[in-house]
Amino acid sequence: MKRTHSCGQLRAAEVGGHVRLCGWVRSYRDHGGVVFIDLRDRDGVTQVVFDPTDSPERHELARSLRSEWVVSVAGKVRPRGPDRINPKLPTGEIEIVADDLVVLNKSDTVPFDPETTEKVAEETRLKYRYIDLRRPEMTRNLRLRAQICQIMHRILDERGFVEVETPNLTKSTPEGARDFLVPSRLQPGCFYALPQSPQLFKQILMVAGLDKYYQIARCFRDEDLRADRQPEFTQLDVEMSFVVEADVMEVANAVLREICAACGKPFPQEVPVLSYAQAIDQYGIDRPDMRFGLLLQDVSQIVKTSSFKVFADVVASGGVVKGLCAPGGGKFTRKDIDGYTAFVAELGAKGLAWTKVEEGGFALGSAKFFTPEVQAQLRQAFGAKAGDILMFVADKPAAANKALAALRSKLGADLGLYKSDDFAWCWVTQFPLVEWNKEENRWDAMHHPFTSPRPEDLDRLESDPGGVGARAYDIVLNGTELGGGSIRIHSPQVQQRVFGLLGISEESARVKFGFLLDALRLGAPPHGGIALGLDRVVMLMVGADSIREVVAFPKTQRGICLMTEAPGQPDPRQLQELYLRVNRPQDKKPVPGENPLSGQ
RNA sequence: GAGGCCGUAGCUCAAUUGGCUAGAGUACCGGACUGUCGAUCCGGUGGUUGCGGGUUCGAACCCCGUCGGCCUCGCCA
Repeated sequence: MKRTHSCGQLRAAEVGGHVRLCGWVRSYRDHGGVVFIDLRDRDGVTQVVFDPTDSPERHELARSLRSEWVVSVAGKVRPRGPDRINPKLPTGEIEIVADDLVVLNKSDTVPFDPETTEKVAEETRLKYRYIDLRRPEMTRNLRLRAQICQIMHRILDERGFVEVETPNLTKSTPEGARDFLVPSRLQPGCFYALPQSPQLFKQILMVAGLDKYYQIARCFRDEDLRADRQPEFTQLDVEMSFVVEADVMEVANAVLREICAACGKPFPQEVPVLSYAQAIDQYGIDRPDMRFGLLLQDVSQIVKTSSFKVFADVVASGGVVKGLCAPGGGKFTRKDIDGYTAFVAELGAKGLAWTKVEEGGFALGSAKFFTPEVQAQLRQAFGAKAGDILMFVADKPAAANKALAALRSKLGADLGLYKSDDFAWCWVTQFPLVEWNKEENRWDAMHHPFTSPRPEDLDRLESDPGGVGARAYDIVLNGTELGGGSIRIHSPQVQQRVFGLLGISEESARVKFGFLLDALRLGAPPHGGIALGLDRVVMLMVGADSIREVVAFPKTQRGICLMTEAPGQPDPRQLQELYLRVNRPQDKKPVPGENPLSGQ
């Protein structure tokens, strides 16, 4: 019963051999006499032929085969003959003439055909994920993911990195995202937190002298889901001692370069580096999509005296007027433009001013507000040509950037400014250390509280926190943040000052991060690192538009696994053991995974 | 927490302005057929139109609520 080959392996060279294959029935073609079976496994498809003259019993059994039954077949490899070759199959030059057939398992009618070219509802795919994963595309995604992990292991191992596992049952750190909590039975009333990342452990490993650490680590964050965000996700986590920014970035480049080489994707000799300020200025966002230009321009100075009251007022009150020039946008209809206006309105923009560029001057939209002089300046600022359209948002800088960044992204897609297989990488550096949190009325770490300020800014840490730069860096591909890291603080004094800046009292820091502060006092080397989002890397390598396509068992937007119906209600006895009582709001009824034991 | 799109046979979809017994392809079941490869041909089974309520002589279609999936904002150090 043991297989001799996979269903994707056999070629003309094996003709004459006797083989045994195991797999799933992809399709059956019963001609009354001869019966054909396409047998599929993860490697491919092989045609099997049953001839009624060989064995009537076996032929009858073959006629009963149906889609997705699991069978084992033995037989001789035979050439198909020139007019019978199937060029669509790698194994299309041969077929197996069966001399044995064993049905290992039958199958009910499958909820959907794994071979279908029709797009099956994701809900159905997730409920029957094992059927979905039989699809060659999904098999390829998972195998490419495994291959990418192998490259990560190999490159880092070659460079002397030590793989270390860190705990998943760890301590809650109230900074950052919401934690997943795990109740402790042995310590009633206490909870572990699942790690949002191994951040503190890897820093401790540097203090331990590990020098170069890595781990392909699972991370957990209890926040709302997106196409590129799952509550649990995987990071390639790296940390190094005695390094500066360029050393860490070089390691990340090396890993990504190898991954791209294996995936047939481009990776530049030199990855462009933008400062945070430059990214915000030109792209309106800290993860710029570099596949196309369409740069934003701040035209506040040009239009501040214009008769367009909105522009003048916004600039006068400290806002900005920023815009972009969409090449060929002159062809947009009123309806198109209304669509873009509604698009930016949903993002909070109060309006979208526009005008079309023609040979003689601006036309339509807000054209009448622009004097010939202003028109000339705008034309020059954008490098605008006849047939283009200018679009503007006037608002506070953050709001204008948010709307225009999204608009730029949409226009890039709508105008076909890039090809589907374009890859454009960049590093973004020189992030601010902190940003002002209006709601909480305090400074928040932009990266995390362990990121080192730039040494030249240290003396302004207390006097001008917003002006302090961080030794942080992000790597961005096609507008998706693939990873980020920083040089960390290794001085206990600096760490204490940063905690102070973030409003974390000495006492509170001791409770939450005492072990880190102790470690920093006991011979902590300078160190830094990075984390790469594995799911996102694989997503972009396979050209998927959601990480669910590269995660074997993902959760829905409501955090439910449709296959297992997790999360479920615990058995009351489990709660008792954990000294927990559920206090569920009356109007919130549990839906998934109703535990049949509960309520007993 | 908010906005948007969607939900009809196992699957993918259709159903004119609110109007006939809710159809088609595929899958499945039965039959025919000895070279197909998305086999073909003939016949058949299959429906709580997500769920609940309302309007109407009449609802897949309109209204309200609710559940679920997706996209986005907030959130994600």
